[in-house]
Amino acid sequence: MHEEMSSTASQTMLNQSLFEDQDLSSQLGFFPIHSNFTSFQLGCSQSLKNFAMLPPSLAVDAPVTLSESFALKQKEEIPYQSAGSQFLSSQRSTANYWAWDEMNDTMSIKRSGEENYLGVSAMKMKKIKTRRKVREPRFCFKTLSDIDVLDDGYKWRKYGQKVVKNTQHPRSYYRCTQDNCRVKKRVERLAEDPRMVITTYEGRHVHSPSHDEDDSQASSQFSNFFW
DNA sequence: CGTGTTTGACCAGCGC
DNA sequence: GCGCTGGTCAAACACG
Repeated sequence: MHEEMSSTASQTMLNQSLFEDQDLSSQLGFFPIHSNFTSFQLGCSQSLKNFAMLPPSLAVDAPVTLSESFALKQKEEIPYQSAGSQFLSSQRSTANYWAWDEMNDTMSIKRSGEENYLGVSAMKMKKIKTRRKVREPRFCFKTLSDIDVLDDGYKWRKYGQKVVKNTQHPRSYYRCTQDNCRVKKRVERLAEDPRMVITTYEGRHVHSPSHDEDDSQASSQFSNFFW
């Protein structure tokens, strides 16, 4: 079930996606994905959307402990590579995705009809909720790539660059070029491992990805569904 | 000429 | 209040 995954995985590795708790990145397994545009976009859209699908009360606050809780749960109940493979194979089957279960307040992996319960309780998470001021939902993921700005299907305009403390690589700031869309993203290289690109998204797109021409296969419908 | 990037200046939040 | 830091602005510039 995972053979197709491992065989097609290339240099681009999408590591876990979580809000902004980068310190926890080492706790999650790697999610290998294809380096071509479509695959990246799908993997990206799904993982991002999954978190965006959290109840608003959680999504806007993104307490660190929520990420931690989720990471640990994932570790316990689904093996690293297995989780990654299942998740990514959804690119083809279109039946695999993380989902927030409104009825049961749980995070799940739905897969072709069956469902793997991750056991993250919303009630538990609500307790964790902190009093930080409300802001746009954020998530970040780590990618092993030579390219700084990965093509995620949206058009971005760079509006700033900053050298952050204790890093030798500058952080770049991008804004979605679409009118009325206030989504931003930050791109920087990991200080400890410059081969890794940290991409942080903030906010939600109010439109579909802007494909240039090759709007083929399931990419657009997937993106629309999740994003 | 339109669009996107670069980059120094500016601003706001935070800790001391 | 002051200094540090991250984030944003906007004028200048580059490019097709």
